[in-house]
Amino acid sequence: MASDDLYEKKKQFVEEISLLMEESGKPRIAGQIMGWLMICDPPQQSFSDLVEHLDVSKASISNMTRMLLQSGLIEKVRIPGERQIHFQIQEEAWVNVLENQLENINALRKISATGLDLLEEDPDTDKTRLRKMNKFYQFAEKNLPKLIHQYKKEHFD
Amino acid sequence: MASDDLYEKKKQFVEEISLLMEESGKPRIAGQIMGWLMICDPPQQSFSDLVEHLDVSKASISNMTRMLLQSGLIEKVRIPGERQIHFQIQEEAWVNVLENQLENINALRKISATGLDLLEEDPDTDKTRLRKMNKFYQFAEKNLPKLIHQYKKEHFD
DNA sequence: TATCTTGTTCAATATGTACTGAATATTTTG
DNA sequence: CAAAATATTCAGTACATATTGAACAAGATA
Repeated sequence: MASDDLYEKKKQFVEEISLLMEESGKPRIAGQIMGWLMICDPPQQSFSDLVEHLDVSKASISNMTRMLLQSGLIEKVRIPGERQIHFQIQEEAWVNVLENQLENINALRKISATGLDLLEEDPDTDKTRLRKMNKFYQFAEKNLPKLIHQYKKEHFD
Repeated sequence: MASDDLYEKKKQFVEEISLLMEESGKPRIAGQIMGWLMICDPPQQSFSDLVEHLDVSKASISNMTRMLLQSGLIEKVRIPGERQIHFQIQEEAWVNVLENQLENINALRKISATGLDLLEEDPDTDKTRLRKMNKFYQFAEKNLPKLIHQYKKEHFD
């Protein structure tokens, strides 16, 4: 019947989001949680909702929700009257995904500077590779936050 | 002695780059190759240079160089007189790292649109999560390429 | 063609980590 | 406080994939 079809499509949606997040290094189940929390009704789901719906262990939900909380992709919500913890997508979840990468970018700028320092000691070795790397990550470190800021400004609510 | 010290620091440089690349999902050895190719002298290294210097198997070098070639981080170089293949960092390597992520961003914009389509079928379910996601990735898809383009323009050579 | 060098592919192992069930801790209810 | 419900931690398993040695292929040399 039609609703089964829709259900299948939702499952598939969850699976695809999960796959995409796996590509950037997140565990499968973290991606499934994100996927489900994007389309579930209501938007906030209890611990056991997640266990049952995704059909995974409590341990996984416990660990993966912690990870997602930590990286700012979901948030805890207390629902009046309910006693279970509930989770929902953080308002700025997907912005935060990008924002989180800034740390990596910062680290890469730093290491490129370190590399340049290192090569001071042997002057004959080509340094253009490192200079380019350093230039690029300086640029990124300066402009990506600007871009994010711009987005937030345009879409404040 | 002092040169041993420098050598140690170079090793450490390679290791750190490798670690940072691992965080974005690349295999350890791919990161090591990148690290070494950033500071080696000369900038182009033969297949067996890599095998010996990084002390890993031929198979690994073969597979990982293929991967790095594919993602545009290194390039093959023929050196006159030499018969081994040589590799060096691609000019725009680190720009390409970012550029490669655009595919993922594109996929995430698409899946958010798919999600919105899905939820057409049950009107009571909250759609703001998906709308926000979609908005953000539209923004990213529009502005990140611009940013990259701007960088390239400012640093043409 | 025979031989040596260079690089790829294949099958098997090693390694890391995602995931789980069970035990434990924590919180809520009566 | 006892009992029930909920969540975390722990120790072990399962699983994926990175890595390897050895066999194989391809190319150069002579």
